[in-house]
Amino acid sequence: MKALAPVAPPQPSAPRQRRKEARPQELLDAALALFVDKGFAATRAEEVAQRAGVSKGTLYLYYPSKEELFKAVVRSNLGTLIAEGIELVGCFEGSTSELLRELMHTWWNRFGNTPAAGIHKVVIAEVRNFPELAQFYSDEVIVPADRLFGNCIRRGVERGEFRPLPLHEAAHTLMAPLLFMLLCRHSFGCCAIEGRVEVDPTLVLETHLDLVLRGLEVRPPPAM
Amino acid sequence: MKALAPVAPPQPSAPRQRRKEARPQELLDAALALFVDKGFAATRAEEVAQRAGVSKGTLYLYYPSKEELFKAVVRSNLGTLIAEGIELVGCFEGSTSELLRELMHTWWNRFGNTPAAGIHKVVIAEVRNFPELAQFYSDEVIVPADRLFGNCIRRGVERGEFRPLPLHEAAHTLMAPLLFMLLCRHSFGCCAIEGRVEVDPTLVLETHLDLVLRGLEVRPPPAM
Amino acid sequence: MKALAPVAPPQPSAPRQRRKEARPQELLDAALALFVDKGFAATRAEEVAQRAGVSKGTLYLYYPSKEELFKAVVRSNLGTLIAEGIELVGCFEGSTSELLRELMHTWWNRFGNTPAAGIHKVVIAEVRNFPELAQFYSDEVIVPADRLFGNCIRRGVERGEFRPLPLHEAAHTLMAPLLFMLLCRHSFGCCAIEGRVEVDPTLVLETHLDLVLRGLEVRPPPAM
Amino acid sequence: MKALAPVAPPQPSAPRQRRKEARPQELLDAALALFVDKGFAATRAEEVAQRAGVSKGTLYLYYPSKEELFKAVVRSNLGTLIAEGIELVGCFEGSTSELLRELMHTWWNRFGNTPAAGIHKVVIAEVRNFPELAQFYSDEVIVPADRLFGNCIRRGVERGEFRPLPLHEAAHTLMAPLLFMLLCRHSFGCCAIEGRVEVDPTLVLETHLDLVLRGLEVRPPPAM
DNA sequence: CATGAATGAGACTTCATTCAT
DNA sequence: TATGAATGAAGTCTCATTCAT
Repeated sequence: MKALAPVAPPQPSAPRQRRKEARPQELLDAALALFVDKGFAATRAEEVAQRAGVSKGTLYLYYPSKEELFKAVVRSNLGTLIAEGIELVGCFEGSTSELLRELMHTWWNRFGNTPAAGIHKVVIAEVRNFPELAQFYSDEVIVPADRLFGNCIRRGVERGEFRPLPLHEAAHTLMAPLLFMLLCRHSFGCCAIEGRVEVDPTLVLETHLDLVLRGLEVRPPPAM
Repeated sequence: MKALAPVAPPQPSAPRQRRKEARPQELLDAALALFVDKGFAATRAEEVAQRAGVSKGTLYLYYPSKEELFKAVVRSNLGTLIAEGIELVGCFEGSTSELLRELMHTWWNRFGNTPAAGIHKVVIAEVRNFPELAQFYSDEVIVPADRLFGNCIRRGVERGEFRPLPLHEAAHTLMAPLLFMLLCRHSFGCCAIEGRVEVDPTLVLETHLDLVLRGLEVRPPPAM
Repeated sequence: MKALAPVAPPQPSAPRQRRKEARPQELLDAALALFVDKGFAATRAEEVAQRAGVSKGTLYLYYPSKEELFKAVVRSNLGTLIAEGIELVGCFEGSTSELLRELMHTWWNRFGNTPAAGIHKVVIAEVRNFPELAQFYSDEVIVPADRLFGNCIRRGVERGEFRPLPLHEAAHTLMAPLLFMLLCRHSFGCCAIEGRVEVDPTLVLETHLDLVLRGLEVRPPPAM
Repeated sequence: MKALAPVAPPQPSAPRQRRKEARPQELLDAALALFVDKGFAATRAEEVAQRAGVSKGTLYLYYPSKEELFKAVVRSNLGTLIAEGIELVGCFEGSTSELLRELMHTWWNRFGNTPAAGIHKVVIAEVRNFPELAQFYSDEVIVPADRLFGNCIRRGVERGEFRPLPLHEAAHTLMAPLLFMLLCRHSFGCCAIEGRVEVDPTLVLETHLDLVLRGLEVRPPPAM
C-alpha cells in the first residue's frame, strides 16, 4: 500500500543558501504536506528531508524521531488556532447571528481553506497512536473551540436571540459540517473518483449557516 | 533444500479448531476492531490472526492480502447499510421531518452506535493510500447516502414542508454532525483526556435534529 | 518470481475411480511435469497433488517430503535409460558409424523427443542441492552412458574405422549437442521470446552426426 | 508507533566500511558465486549481503530486487563477451579453422574457465520462472553468439574451406559440447561422487575442435 | 552543522508439512 | 485411506535511525 497521489514537488527555486534558523520551519512545512498527503505511517523520513531540501541525517538533527516530528507539526499548526477567535467574540457588537457568520467566515478564510487545514485529518487518524497528542489537542483545540462557540450561543440566548439549547451539543452541530467537509476534502477530495458527490464549500458554509441560524433563532413573533 | 524446519512440537498448546464457516466472520470482527483501533497501516496481519484465535497463515487462507481483508471488512459492514434506508424512504407515509428523524435514529442504532462505526475514521484517514477503496467507498457509501438524504429533502420541498435548499449541501449538513461525532468517538473518544468536552451522543442527535429540522421547515404562516 | 509459463492442465477426463496402486505413478507423472516446468523450488506440493487429482495430504501419504518426491521422480525417469542402449551395442553387426547413427536415433525417439527428457534440465539445475542424487546420477546415467559411447568409439578404432581419440572426451562431444539441445528445449524453448534462434532438432541431429562421424573416421586412403 | 526498537548496541562488532565505489562489484561477485552454487531461487538475499560483508539493507541500496541483482550479474559477466569475439572475426586474416580455434580458446580462457561460466547453469535452470530474463539472455547472448559462429562457418564455406552445412545447426554443434561441459562442471562437477567420469576440459576442447573441424573441412582432393 | 552509507528489526506473504476427522 | 484446515518457519523487501566523515 504505497501512496499513489502525487505530492506537489518541493519548490526547487528556493535559494540554496538556507539559514539554519529557517530549517525547523521548512521541515515542519514539508512534514505537514506529506503527513496530510499520505498519513503518518506512510510518510518516510527521507521524503520529508528531501522535500525540505536537506539530507536524512539533518532531519534527525532537529527532531529526534518521526514521532516527535509529527507532534511538532501538530503543535505548530494548531497551537494558536483558537486564540484569535476568542478575541473576536469579546468585542463584537452586532447580533449573535452576525457574530457567528463573521466567525465562521473568518475561520474558513484563515484556516479551513488553507493547506494547514489538512492537519485535522491527520490528527483524527493518528491520535490513538499518540496519546500525548490527545491531551494537547483537547486542551488547545477542542476545549477552547467548544467554549468559543458555547459562549456565542449563550450570548445569543441571553440576548433573547436564540432558543435555549444544550451548549456543547449545539456547538458541535455548529462546527461539525465544516470540519467534516475539511476531512473529506483532504481524503476523498484528493482521489480520482468517478461520479463522486461534489459539494461547493462556500455553498456548504452558507447553507449550513442558513439552516442552523434559523434553527437557533427564536420564532419571530407572529406578524400581526 | 534448506535445512528442514525442526520437528514441530508434538502437542500444540491449543487444539486445532475446525470451524470453517465461522472463520471468515471471526477474522472480519478481529480486523474491524484492530483497524479501528490502530489504523490500517499500523495493524499487523498477525495481530488480526491472533485476535481471531488463529495463526498468521490461516488469515491468508481466507483473505489473500491485508488490503483485501480491509475491503472485506468494509463490504461486510457497510454493504447493506444504505439499501435499507432507501427502502424506508420509499414506503414512508408520514411527514418528512418524521421520516428524517426515523432515518437518523435507525442509522444511529444500527450503525453509528456500533463498532463498525469506526470504519469511517479508517477510511477518512487512509483512503489516499488506497485508491481502489476510494472509488468503492464513493460508489457504495457516499453517493447512495447523498442520494438518500437528498431525496428526503426534495420530498420535503415538494410537499411544501421544507424550504428549497441546495440538495447536496443540505444533505451534507444533515449528516456531517453525526459522522463527525463518530470520528471523534473513535479517535479522541478512546484516549484518556483530562477536562475533555463531553457530549452526549443522543443529545447531539436530538439537538442536531431539532436545529436542522427547524431550519429546514418553512416558516409557519403568521397566526391568522 | 512466480512461474508464468502455463502448465498443461491435468487430464480431467481421467476416470474418478483411481486404484491406489496407480497413485504413486500418477504422482510421479504430475511431479515430473511440474518440476520440468518450474524447477524444484518453484513447484508447490499442492500443485503436484492437484495435478494428480488428489489432495495435498495424500501426496504425503506416498512420499514423506518434497525432496523424496523429487528423488523418486529422478530415479523413476532415469533409472533404466541406459541399460537399453547397452544391449543394442552388444549385438550390432554393421559398421560403427551405422551403430552410432542407430543409437542416436533410437535415443532421440525413445527419450530425447519425449516429455521425460525434461528431467535432465531439472537434474542439472538441482543436483547441487541434492548430493545424494549426484552419486545416483553418476552411477546410473553418466558412467553407463560414457561407457556405452566409449565402447562404440573403441569398437570403431579397433575395427580400423575411426581414428584413435581420447575416449571420454570424444564420447562427450558425441552426446553433448543433443543433451544441450534438450536443455534448451526445456528452458528457453518454452519461453515466449522475440527473434530467437530456432534450430530444427532433427537437422541438429543429422548435422551433428554428419560432422562428428566424418571427424571420427580415418581419412580414406588416397585414391590410387 | 510500534514499540521502539531496542537501542542498538553501542559498538557494532565490525566497523562500518565506506567503500561506495567497490560495493557494487563486491555484491555482484558474491551474488554470482551464490547463484551458481545454489540457484537463483535458493539463494537468499541476506546470504549475498553477508558474503559481500554488508547487511541485508545495504544490498537493497544498490539493487532494488533480487531479480535486478541477477540481471546485473548477467550483464556484468556476459555483457561484453560476445562483442569481443565479433571484433576478432572481423579482422582475422588466417584460415577459418585457425579462426575457430582462436575463438574457442579465447572463449575458454576468458569465460569458460572462469566463475562466471556457472551463470549458464542458472539461466538454463530458472529461466522459465524468469520470463524477462529469457528475452534478455536471448538478445544479449544467444542470438549474438549464434550469429558469431554462423558467420565463421559461412566464411569458411565461402572461402572454399568448409563444406556447406545448415548454419544454425552447425553453430549449435560447435558450441554445445563446451557449454554442456560447463553445465556439468557447475552441477555434478561440484559434488562428491565416487567413480565419476572425469574429463579434462582442455582435452575436451582439443578433441572437440579436432573432430568438428575435420568434419567441417572439405575432403582434401585425392592425392594424385 | 551536514551528509548519506549502512544497519537491522520487522512487515507482509508463501508454502511444506501436520493431523483431527 | 483420504482430506484439507491449520500451522509457523522462512523469505523478500522497507525504512527509521545511526554515525564516521
